[in-house]
Amino acid sequence: MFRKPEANPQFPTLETEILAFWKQAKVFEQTLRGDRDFVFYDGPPFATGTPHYGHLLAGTLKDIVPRYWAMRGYRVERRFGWDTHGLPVEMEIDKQLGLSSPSEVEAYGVGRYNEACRAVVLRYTNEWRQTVERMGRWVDFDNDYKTMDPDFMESTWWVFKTLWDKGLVYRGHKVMPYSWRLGTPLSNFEAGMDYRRVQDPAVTIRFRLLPGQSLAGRALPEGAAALAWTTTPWTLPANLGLCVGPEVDYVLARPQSEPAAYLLAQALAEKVLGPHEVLAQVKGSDVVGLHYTPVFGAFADAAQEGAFRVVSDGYVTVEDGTGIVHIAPAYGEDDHRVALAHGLPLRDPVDAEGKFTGEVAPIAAGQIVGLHVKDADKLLIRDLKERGLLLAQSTIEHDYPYCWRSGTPLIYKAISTWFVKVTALRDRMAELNEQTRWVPEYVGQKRFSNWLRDARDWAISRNRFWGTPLPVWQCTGCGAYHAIGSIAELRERSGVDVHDLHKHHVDQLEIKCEACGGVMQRIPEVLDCWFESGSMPYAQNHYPFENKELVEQNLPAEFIAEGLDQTRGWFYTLLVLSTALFDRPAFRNVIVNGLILAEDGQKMSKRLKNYPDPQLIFDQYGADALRAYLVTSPAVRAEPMRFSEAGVREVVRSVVLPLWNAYSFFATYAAADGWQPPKPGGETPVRDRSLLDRWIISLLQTLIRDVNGEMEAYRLYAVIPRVLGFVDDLTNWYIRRSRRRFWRAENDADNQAAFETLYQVLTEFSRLVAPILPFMAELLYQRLEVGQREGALESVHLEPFPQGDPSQVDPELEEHMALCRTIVAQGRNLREQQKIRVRQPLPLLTVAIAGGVPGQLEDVAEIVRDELNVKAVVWKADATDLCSLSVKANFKTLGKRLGGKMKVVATGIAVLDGAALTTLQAGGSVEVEGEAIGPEDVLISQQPLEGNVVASEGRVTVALDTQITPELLLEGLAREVVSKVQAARKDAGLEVEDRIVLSLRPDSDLLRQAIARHEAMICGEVLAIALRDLDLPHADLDAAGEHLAMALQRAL
RNA sequence: GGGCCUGUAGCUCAGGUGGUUAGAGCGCACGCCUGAUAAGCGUGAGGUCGACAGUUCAACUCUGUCCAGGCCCA
Repeated sequence: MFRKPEANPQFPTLETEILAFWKQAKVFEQTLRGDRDFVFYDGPPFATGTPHYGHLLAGTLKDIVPRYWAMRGYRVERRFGWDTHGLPVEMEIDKQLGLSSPSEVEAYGVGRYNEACRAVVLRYTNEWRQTVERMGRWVDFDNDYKTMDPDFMESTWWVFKTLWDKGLVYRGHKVMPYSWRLGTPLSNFEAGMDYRRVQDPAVTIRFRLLPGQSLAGRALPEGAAALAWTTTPWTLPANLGLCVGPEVDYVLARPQSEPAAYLLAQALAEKVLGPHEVLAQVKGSDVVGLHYTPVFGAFADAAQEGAFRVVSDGYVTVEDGTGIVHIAPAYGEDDHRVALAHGLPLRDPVDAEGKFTGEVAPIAAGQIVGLHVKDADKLLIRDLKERGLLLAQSTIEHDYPYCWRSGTPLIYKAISTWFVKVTALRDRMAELNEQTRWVPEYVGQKRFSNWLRDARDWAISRNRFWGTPLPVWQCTGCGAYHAIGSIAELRERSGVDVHDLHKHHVDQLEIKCEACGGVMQRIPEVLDCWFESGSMPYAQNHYPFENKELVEQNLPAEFIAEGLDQTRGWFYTLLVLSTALFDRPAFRNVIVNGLILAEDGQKMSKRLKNYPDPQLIFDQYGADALRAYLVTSPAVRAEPMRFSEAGVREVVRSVVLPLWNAYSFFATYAAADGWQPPKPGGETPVRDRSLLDRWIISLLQTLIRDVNGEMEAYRLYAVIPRVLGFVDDLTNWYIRRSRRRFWRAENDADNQAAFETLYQVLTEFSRLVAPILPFMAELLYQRLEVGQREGALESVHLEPFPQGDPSQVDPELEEHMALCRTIVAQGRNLREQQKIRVRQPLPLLTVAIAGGVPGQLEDVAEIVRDELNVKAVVWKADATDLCSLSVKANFKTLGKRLGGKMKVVATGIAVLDGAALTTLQAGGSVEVEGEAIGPEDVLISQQPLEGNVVASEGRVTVALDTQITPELLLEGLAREVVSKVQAARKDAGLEVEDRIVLSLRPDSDLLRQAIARHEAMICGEVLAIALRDLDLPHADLDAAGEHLAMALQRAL
């Protein structure tokens, strides 16, 4: 027996009950049983904050797809991952411990520091687990992976060592924002945290060109100099080159004020030199190769290494300065890149505290040695001035980055860094990427492949503490390096058995140098945490130390899903490592989601509180509603979405509640009737059921077919809205039209067919939505099948995903019903225009469908009659009596043929007369402006004739006969009475099946007649066993303008 | 500054390969229906399709430039 559904369902409460059921019955565990693996990788989130909607969206995608494939019979393991290392954790601990520099951390003790980090990263795991589980995502938290686990770290070492052995790791320099106060490089992220408006010196310097050189075929005049401009004079001692733009126009010019000739960009000559005489005009590329005398003598030896010459690069502009850029390879990112590209050497006379080293002793009489670089600016400028090398001096106000922790200005400085040679893998990565299906496609084909094309070597080392140490030891004697690939190897080489690979456990271990017998010590750096997440496919399984076969079979993953911001992140590092290690792509299918913004279009911000706490959404609307809201948003197509609570509410209103209502409707009548599902094989054959039954079944089977197609292509956005839209067809057409069959059927067979159909649709639909709305699906299953149907399983999520029954698809019927709904809409439209309410029966509706319809539309006539309350429907082959015809050119077919003549012909077609139209309609052709025009070249449309009650939409034209005979008037009044009584029944709180005694005192003859004529109908409709005068207060009612007094009481 | 994406009704978004009346939902206004009822349905108002050029017989659609927003990178 079905249970009568509760009147006020609380979805959040129902959901938590279902969660408890899943947990108790171990349903998730039971779904891990397919005989084929579907490999899913979970990208690890940082655990330093609580989950936000971006995580919930990605989490929903990471749930829907695995649930779908699990129902398709695959075994889909889902292990949760945690990103535990890195800057955010250290920043948190620094704040907690009041530390602000590496030296302070060293003083505090790296061991204590790292243990503090370890303790804090798992602080939010409970919140995460709670939220992720609450949203219904099935993922294994017990068998999770953490990047700080010894096994994970050991595999990461193996990954590093494998790259090392393949010659893909090298040591180089990277210019980074550097805090001299803290003695540490900062990440770009940190450098962006405190920009200040400051004044800096801006100097224009003469770089004397070596005599005897020629420019554009002419000898350079004596004393000619290139002019360069800088706002960081302290970088001039390390100047090793000048850079011009290859396409920029330069001039050799002599200002009026002095005899010297200067080289600079033509566009800036006036600004820099004032009135001047142009001696020569050249392109930047002509200037390349000129040599000059260094402005300071400290590194004169660098000339042998190719320094002090002009090179070119596209980044040079003529926006400010002189169009010639001074290159100090150690102090600028572009400088460093240009220097590398053109073979300029590198000199870095600045120590870790930002002070000049003894290398600059030859400058300014040794005054700047030991001086902070910023303090040296003045001395350097004065020295240049004294030696006649300073052309101009001013100050400039601009934004400059400051150290967010110490409040001191940052400098840019070359830092020793370890790189992975991605440039060597680049082409292969692009090829392997072809094997991945990206959803949406453009992210892979444009965004990601562009990124790959321009990929540079990957800087994998960080000068930090809490991370996986680079497993590299360097000989203190000969300087040789050695990379360690496992704990066992470390034990063997160091004689110490370690169980934790963090810095404080391995830094003090020494190994013997195989080359010279000296002592090797570990280098200080730790790995970029992206290196670890990219290693996740191997490291989560402790490859290759364990699970060798499993991992190798599980490459690449079948599916991953992450946000668009991972282009440079996980998507990339996964591919770099899988290419380098296994020459394979890392994932076959990826769904990329867009960023979720707050409702105001801003980023979600805890500080601004511009978004509701997810927990509140769960508590108020439920997880199903949130899931459906998120996955029907543009965010599943990688576009940004604005999160709005109203949107979630709307999903409840438009999907969750209607689906509940459909279930509730079914269960109410099934309970009242004691209806039970037929035994397997005992169902009424679908062909023997009513039109509506066959229609809704056909619609569902069509949907199922399409859902499988789209899900197999990972196009969730193309199909989830349709799945949810089915609820509308079910409730607003099938159930609304079928209501009566459940409680007052024509016959038992029809009643049975109605129950069977709605039961079949609801149960089959529950499987279809199970991946999307796992709670509602389970609710339907538990209430409709478990204990009700033979062979029901423990959970809907253990059922196979429907495959659809093509034999139950009837495209003709689907088309007829679509036309029927258009006809009805147009009919209502006419009633609305005519101000005739639907309760008033009308005699006739005439319908014409242009172009005809396959099969007989008669099958839907009964529905049309009933919906529009007309006594008869007449079908006509054409609408000529109802409409006038007009014709216009079919631009689509004619345009290609006629081209320029299109316009005149179109005008000619528009004025064709009736005879020509008739010819065309009969399939003939006519001549317009010398062109033969056939039926396919014109579009004939119909306009309702003025003065008729006719409406037209597309191919459908309907005409309503609005003549109300006295008989129809009485019937309309009777129906009015029924409506009023029904409302009163409900107001009185009567049950659906309660019988009543009714008392009616009509105030007019018309009403009296109507009641008399239709007494049986009225009593039947309102379940009145008797119509008699009651000694009760009567309510005054208005029935279509007639006054009526009414009273009722429950019949005993 | 570069790559990619977005810009269509008050709001959120649809609009294969260019084709002449640009759609939906929400909101609003009006109405209808009602044993799905803390619902449902219909109609209406509301648009210089971000701006400007260009290609074309024809541009929301293609091209270019610009403006605004986003992500990644510099």
